Amino acid sequence: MTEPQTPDTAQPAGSVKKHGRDGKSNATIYDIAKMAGVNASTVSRALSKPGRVSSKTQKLIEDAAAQLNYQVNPFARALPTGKTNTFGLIVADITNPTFFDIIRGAETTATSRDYTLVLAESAESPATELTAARRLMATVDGLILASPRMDDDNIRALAQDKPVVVINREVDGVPCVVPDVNKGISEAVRSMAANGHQRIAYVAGPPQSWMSERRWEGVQAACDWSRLEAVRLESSKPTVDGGRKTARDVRASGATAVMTYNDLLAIGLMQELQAAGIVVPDHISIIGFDDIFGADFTTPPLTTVRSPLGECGEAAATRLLDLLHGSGEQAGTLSVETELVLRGSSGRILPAK
Amino acid sequence: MTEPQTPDTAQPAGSVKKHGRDGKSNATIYDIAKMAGVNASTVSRALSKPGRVSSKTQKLIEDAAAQLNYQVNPFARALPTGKTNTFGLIVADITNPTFFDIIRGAETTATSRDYTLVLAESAESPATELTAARRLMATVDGLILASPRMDDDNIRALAQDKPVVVINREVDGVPCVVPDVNKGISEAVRSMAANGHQRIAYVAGPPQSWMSERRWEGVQAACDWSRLEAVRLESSKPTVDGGRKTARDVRASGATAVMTYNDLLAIGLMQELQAAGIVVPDHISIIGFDDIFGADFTTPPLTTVRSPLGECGEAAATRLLDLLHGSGEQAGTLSVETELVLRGSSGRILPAK
DNA sequence: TTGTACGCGTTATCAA
DNA sequence: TTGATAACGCGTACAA
Repeated sequence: MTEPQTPDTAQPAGSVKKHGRDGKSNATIYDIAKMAGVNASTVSRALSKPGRVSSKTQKLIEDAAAQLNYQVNPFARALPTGKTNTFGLIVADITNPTFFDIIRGAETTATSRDYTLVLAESAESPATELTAARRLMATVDGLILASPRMDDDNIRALAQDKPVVVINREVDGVPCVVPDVNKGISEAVRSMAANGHQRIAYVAGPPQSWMSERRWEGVQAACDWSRLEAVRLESSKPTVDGGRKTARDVRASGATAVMTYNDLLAIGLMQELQAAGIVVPDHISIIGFDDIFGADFTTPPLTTVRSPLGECGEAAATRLLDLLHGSGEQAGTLSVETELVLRGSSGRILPAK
Repeated sequence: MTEPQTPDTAQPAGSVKKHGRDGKSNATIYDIAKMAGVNASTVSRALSKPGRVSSKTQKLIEDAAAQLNYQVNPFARALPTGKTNTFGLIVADITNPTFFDIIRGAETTATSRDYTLVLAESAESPATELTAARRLMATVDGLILASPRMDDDNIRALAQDKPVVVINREVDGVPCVVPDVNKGISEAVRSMAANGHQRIAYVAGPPQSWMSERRWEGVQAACDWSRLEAVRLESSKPTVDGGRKTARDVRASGATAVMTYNDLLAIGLMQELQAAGIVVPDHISIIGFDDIFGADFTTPPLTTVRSPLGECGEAAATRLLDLLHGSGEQAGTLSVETELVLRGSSGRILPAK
């Protein structure tokens, strides 16, 4: 009696699905209600907040749901509640490996907490970024901005609408997850000082990059402390190719050690220098930032200041989810540690130039 | 008159948002209707299918919408239509750079056609993959499966529900986008034959990998044609680390040239061999597959058979979107070309071992 | 061309 | 504990 007619053979012409969505319209709570002999609202209760229904009917309903292979329609649910169980992640450049781990971290925690991750890219453009953010805002419960390029004000405006967490940048009044550069940088600079370097160049990243400035400040501070000289150079783009193009300036700077805004720049720089016959690290030491995928593919493998990007992604997602569930209302910055990863591209300079 | 009272100062207690969503409930078509002095359905028409409304009221409505900063509620729209303007992409491993370009390609075409991309990962597990796919199915209009690990039957089952496009694998009855290995492989093998190699090893990928088998078949065929000997070796995991572990087998195989299932294996293998004092390519040639990000970071840079992954992502997304818009109903396989990228890790073997 | 009325699948309110 | 019923915001026959 609990079982309806199995619709495998002759099916009366009248029982054809009314609206016939795209073929097999899925079962709704009404179907379950009918089968279980209860009201649809009871089904809703049983399925969404267990405990508010007698254990007898609860089981009845669950069985029916299982038999009908029922699954909620997220859109129908989102309409009255406004909750979508989805959050967005916007990165500056999908092909930049810096973001790979961030994406993975976010995706992992998302699915582990039964959320869906939607991804968008800003192509390093503040305008595109803002557009993407606005678009996503309509679909998600919250947003993670990784290395955002847009204004603080725009970010705050978004954050006023729905929970927003920022990675790799500090924005007043918005929860952030930021690697603290100091530990890693001071380790790096001390290592260079110990190896006899006197003059260190920093190759900066994009002008809009908040993090690039923090790193430059860190390098300056650490050099001051170790009584080394720090000089700043600019780059065109924070890519391998951009790194190659800085080689000339680097050589002209007279520095014997170089720290670059990111690993990509370091790799490009190293390739270009080596192509010119310069030996790394005998003639010049190179240190990158981030420890991205592939940083150890080079010869010599790249010394770098590692940022725990995966952790950042996880932490940001966790914070966002907590915010969504009303746990933590704080808007402060969460710092994660950086550390020097000593590999072959840095070391003592050889007397013979 | 067209403007409503600006609600900045005294707001009557009665006008508080009834349901009080999460603070600022957004404007609806009803608000626009009121402001424009028309019916809500007219607004709906004006906004969704322009042309079916007089140009006068059209403008009226558009102005009101702009003033109210209106944006559609995707969920409310999805309910009656069943369309979400969203599609899913499932990849085997987010941190595997093979998928980076695929992701980017898909994301780019998605946003360019005003779709939203949701991303999920299967962690190389068929079960996880199926779960993720089912989850996503509820939320999206279609699905792209990149290098899926699940059964053909499961894929077909999904495809029966909503449009599905597969990348890097051929599944009967499902539209696929697959790099054609032959051109690239035959170029590679001919190059090795020309360089005097006689015995070529192929390091295979995961057993579930459809593509790994295709590549092995391609290598065999090309070797036959060039009268070279082909031997097959297995790997534990298709990663850099997995590549390192194959070094012993590779040396034992007596092959003077190695092709690996992917670039990651090739890089790991090269590292391990070099660490043992073997010179690449003087003692042994190494050729990878895919030309992933970082393949040219190594010394020597990796020779590899390039698959246009970005194109695959774009093509898959385009096909999916076409399917959704009723353009193409074909379920065939779209082949994209592969080509040999000759770099430093392959070449003539030196007489002196 | 525009308005009326209803349905989409769920949650939420209020009685029973 | 349960059942009716009204939203939620939008699309769409159907009628005007």
